[in-house]
Amino acid sequence: MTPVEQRFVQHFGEMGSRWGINRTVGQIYALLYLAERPLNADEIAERLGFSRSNVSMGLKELESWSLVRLQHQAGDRKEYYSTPDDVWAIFRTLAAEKRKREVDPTLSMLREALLEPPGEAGAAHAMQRIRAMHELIELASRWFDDVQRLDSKTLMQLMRLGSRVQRLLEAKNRMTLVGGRRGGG
Amino acid sequence: MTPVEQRFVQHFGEMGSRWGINRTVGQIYALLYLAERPLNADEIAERLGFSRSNVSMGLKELESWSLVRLQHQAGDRKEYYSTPDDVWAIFRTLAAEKRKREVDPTLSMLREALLEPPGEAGAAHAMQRIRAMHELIELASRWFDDVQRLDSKTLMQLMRLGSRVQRLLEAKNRMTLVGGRRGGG
DNA sequence: CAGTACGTTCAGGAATTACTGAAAATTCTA
DNA sequence: TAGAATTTTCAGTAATTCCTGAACGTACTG
Repeated sequence: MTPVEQRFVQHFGEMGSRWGINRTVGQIYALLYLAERPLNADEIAERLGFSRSNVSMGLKELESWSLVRLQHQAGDRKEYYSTPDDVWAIFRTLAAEKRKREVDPTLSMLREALLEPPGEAGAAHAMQRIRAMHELIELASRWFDDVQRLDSKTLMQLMRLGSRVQRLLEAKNRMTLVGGRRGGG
Repeated sequence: MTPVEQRFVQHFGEMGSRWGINRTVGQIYALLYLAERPLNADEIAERLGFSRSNVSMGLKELESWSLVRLQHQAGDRKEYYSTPDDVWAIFRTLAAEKRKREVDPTLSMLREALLEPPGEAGAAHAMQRIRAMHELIELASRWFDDVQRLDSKTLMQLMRLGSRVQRLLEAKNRMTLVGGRRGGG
């Protein structure tokens, strides 16, 4: 590994805990991300100096995040792992997994809380707060679902547009007002 | 606390580790979020059953995330804490802090890696991968900065639009093509 | 079938992170 | 300034998470 590659791998290890994964998993991912060809578990263990079993667990973890792809090579029984080439695809995957793990459980909890009959639930103020949080998260994750479906090109265009999207929305509003409103809610 | 409130607080405690904070901090935040009035550290310690010192540390942590506001009450020397009312403001704050802690350090690392003279850096493929990741993160965080500046109303409109933004972008593209392109990059 | 080449599991030790109580620091009052 | 009220710090312990080596499982080969 070149010094730059080492720094990259090291960094992913250090950031791991902030990202909700551990050092090993972070470094394995970083190594695979940079690798020119798929690597097998022994190669990973060797290059990173981790035990074979640790690498096995790390790869399972990465598989559960759908962040690595398993392949086989002709005439070799070993399992080879790689990351997708398209960084935008990676970004989407990551976002989807984070949502599933970090947001959805909360959404369920909020939904259940709101189903509680008002009398049982008590404290009106708290219920109001719960409702507000639920609305925001619901809206944000619905938006996320939607944007997930955009192709990479459109997504990039949207991002490049940045806050200038505001002008576009204003233009749209003017047109909608002129043309009349359809639908409701 | 009503059962619903208890479940809410409990949930924030349990999710804490996934969100990169600890149980105590999560529960303190949840309690403050639901509370009808600001609470002081003793009240928090009492209601959650944590030690006074733990609450003190938790509040410091929440302050470092700018997620709580410190107030004083007339004729009372105790420090009272509350969360902002506007959930969209909270959302923004959270996003900004997450970016600062979880994204910016990586961006710096990538930037430095790209400054390395090609000969020194070695492996062209790895450098290409680093460049791709850098581009994506740079673009995404620039977009984030931009969107942060939108007022809550516009932000909500954008989210409600969801993937229908694509049509808007297409309309814009048509107009841009017809009217001619300005600027470059 | 025995032997080999893998991958996985898991008990237990290492490392890290969270929490507490006691002591110290700070801030206010008289 | 002494004293009371409050917050903060921190050393030590509890709890949790991470990592390893050894044992085990599985699938292929001859």
